[in-house]
Amino acid sequence: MIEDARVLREEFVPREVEHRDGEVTHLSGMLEPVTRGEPADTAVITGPSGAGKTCIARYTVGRLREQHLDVRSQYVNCWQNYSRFRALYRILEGLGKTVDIHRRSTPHDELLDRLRRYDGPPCVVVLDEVDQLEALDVLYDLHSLPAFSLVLIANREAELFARADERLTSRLRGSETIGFDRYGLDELASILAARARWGLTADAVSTAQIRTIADAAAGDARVGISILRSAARKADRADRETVTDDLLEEAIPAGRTAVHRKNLETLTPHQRALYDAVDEVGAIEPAPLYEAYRERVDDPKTDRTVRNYLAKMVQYDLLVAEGTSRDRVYRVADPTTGHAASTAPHATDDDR
DNA sequence: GTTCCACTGGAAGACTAGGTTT
DNA sequence: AAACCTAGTCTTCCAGTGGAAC
Repeated sequence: MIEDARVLREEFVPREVEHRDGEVTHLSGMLEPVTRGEPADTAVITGPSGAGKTCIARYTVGRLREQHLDVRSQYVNCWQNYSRFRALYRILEGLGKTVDIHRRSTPHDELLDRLRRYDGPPCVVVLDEVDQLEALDVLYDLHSLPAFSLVLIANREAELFARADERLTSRLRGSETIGFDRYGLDELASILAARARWGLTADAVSTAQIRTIADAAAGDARVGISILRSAARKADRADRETVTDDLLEEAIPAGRTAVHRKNLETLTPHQRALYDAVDEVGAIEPAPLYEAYRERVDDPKTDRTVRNYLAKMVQYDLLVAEGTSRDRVYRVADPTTGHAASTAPHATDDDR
């Protein structure tokens, strides 16, 4: 019953987008100088997860490139490319200029020098999850290169600017923020219906089921699509022509936890041991947590390293840290709500 | 109110892995 | 083959913070 799995993938960008005309127009307008070969002001896109930030940015930039052959673009996910080196590397990669750059023996500045010497058509760089960058000064450097126009995507603007120093703030002064809100129920339902229409056989999912998914996703398109994908896969494996309501019930929690589980898979064995130690008891103080961690691994890292791991997992919404000092407690984050869970619900192993 | 101290997180430097140069 | 780079990871050291105990 799945006809085109690509449509149900997270990173899929549709040919036409819905319900975001204002945002598309706004971003297009901001990028308009690029079509004349001039640098555009930095655009900042903010909003909750699953509000269509990434999709709209890629769609708008893609459309710009269709209309103007003399524009290039590169998408950088700062979650995966969180260091200065990797972020710059990804941009060069998009320009096809990395052939002789090797990860280990090329100094930082060589990458920036190459970007500086770039004299091709103007390039729009989309930096997604920009708040995951460990050092924001790379934004300052990129901003000083007229050939590159920036689109920054972040969950919350305030947190991003709180980390920016004086130099960067003054550079970003000319930037404009495009705020995205959660999708409404009807909006999300029509987005999901379109995905079902493109990706699944006719009548595989009923209108009522689409609304059920949209309702469960609470305005988060990523979650909605994840649930739809999970339901379709379950039906596919069960050799059914349509999604039954029973399968859909199962797919809702599976779809919701998909993102959470994906993050878990990126953890190193040591980090995973830490997470498991918290998960086992639900909530734990730092000292006993470190002890529990030491018992779980062969060659434990120092407590300072463990604190770095914990901070990283908190940033990834895998753990929640409560209290600032002696009252600090670590909890597992509840994948279904994003908040701390008193008892940890374990992800059902599905959606694969 | 004062002191204590578990905990946090910044800074600096050592170590490791992988690459280049001589 | 040895000497030398570099980025990324981890450790060492430590100042600062703010609940908890007195």
